[in-house]
Amino acid sequence: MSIVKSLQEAVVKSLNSLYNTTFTEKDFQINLTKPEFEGDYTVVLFSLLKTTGKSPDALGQELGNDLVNNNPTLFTAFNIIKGFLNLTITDNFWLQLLHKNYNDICYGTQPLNGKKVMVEYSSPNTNKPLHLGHLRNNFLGFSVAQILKACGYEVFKSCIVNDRGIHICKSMIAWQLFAKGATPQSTNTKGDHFVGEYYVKFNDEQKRQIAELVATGKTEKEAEKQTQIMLATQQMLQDWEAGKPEVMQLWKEMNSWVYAGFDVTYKNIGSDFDKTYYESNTYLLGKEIVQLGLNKNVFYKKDDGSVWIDLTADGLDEKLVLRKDGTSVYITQDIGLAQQKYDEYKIDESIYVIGDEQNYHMKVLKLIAQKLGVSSANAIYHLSYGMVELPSGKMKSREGTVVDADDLVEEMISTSKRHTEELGKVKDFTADELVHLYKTIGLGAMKFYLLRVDPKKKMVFNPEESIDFHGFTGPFVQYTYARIKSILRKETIDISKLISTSLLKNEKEVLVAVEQFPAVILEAAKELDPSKIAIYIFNLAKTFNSFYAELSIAKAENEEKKQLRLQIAMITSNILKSGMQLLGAEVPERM
RNA sequence: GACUUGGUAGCUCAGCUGGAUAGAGCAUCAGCCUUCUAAGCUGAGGGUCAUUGGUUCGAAUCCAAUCCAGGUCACCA
Repeated sequence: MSIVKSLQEAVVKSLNSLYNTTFTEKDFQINLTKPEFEGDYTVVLFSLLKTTGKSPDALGQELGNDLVNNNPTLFTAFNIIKGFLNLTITDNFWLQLLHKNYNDICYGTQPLNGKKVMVEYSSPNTNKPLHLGHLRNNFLGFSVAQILKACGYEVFKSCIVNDRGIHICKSMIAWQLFAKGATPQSTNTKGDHFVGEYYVKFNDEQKRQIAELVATGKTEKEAEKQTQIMLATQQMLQDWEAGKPEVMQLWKEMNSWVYAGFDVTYKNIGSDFDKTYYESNTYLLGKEIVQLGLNKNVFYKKDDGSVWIDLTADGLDEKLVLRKDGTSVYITQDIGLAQQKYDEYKIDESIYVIGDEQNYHMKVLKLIAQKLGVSSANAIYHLSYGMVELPSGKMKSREGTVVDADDLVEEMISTSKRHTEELGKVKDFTADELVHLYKTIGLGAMKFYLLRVDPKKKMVFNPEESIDFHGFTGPFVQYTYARIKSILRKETIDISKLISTSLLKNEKEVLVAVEQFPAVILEAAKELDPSKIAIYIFNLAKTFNSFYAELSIAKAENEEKKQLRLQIAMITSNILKSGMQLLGAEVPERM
């Protein structure tokens, strides 16, 4: 049980016995005591004044006395300052916490809870390479999966590959028109980048043709739909759904190029999936479900043959679910997939890590699924995250301002190499060990950077300033870990000794932080917010570093203090490692 | 226009289920390596929490209005 819960229970008990009324833990607030005051945790008394009819001072005295008298193992002293009851926790409480957990690498995690949850993330389109925004998505999805596992869920990571549809046909058409048979091999280009170039070429050509049509007097909107290249693309989509052999063959080949490229990127950044779905397989199920929905009158058909759902009663619009030419749109296959996920995994929760630009889409999806009676409809949860922007605003592929994922990873790794070489602390490492270290630090920095801010909020990335390696960063946490490991390699912990010593300020501060870890994981899981973990492990590392600077571990005043500090160091290193793992990042033993 | 999200230090962000003098990191300035890894530690300066009203003993936090910025409202995904 967390210290805060213990405190709440103790306070409720004291209040009930003192004032003969029934209180709950919601009637008051418990905070960490501000550093400038004496004490560890604080009860805010203001909200209790009315019900008790006491002055802040009187209430504080009575409650403080009762708490200290009745909980001698928990409290040693109290003081009252302007309506705040500051409580000092016994050193023994912190020592017991340490004794029980210092060697437990699972500290903070929960036992299995029997619930199954699917986390869908990454979900790339096979028409262009991954960029910075995808990295945020990938890191978020992976981290959320880790956090949920730590809280006892059985987690399935899934990925829906958007491998078909009009956007894929665009790069295919452009390849036919402009490539002259070129391939990734022939041009020595990574497959996803190669195909991405043709997607850009499509847009250039489309723009050119629109301009031509506009010059003949058409409106921009008309022109968009009537360009030759767009008409050819639409035809290709129909041919694809009809299974036309040469279209299928080109499609398969170009996708295989992209997958080869994605595999490299995923392996590099450490994303993996328990199940990969392909839209080319799921869209048919979606179409079937649309047919079922028509039979149930959830959907209706317009005169031109297109199929719609009317969501105006729910405050939304009419939404197309099948085009007039019978081809499916984005949402069609999503409806099918929602069903399929449930059928295959019987999941209790279904999380979709998708950008906030699709908030409306996801709202519609859930509503449609509910109306259709899809089993897992209520379990659908959109983990909506904000876009990664540049100082100049949104990334735009047409203006060439997109930060490519592979480039950024490469840059982070070379930056970590440069820093490491400058510091010259690992000159005895083998070449392989160095490569691994550079990657650990570079990726650690990048993952931490993208996960340390609230997922819901958009964030700004400045490519001009490389991601930092000092302060509130992954390398800071990694460095703290490596320093601890350096000590633990040299010293041995004697578990036969039971420590009972009074705690110095720096020692207690670390233990207070240590105690919070389990609660922080639960909070992060509840909010699906890895930034809670990042902020916490940074604070823990910072607190430890102050302790480390102030007090010697190896040369402590006496053997008991030395054992105490070794254990504090050990549990800190375990938490830093676990915490980084929850972010999908590693820690190096040396750096 | 409708709906929606946000606006906190020069920059990037915490804090938002109301509580003590609003916090970190970066950047700036001043200190600390003959002692466990200085990717570190200590300190200083830096704020009209967008604006205006309201609720309250108490508001960055809740409510309303306004201003500013982003997103969505496609037979794109």
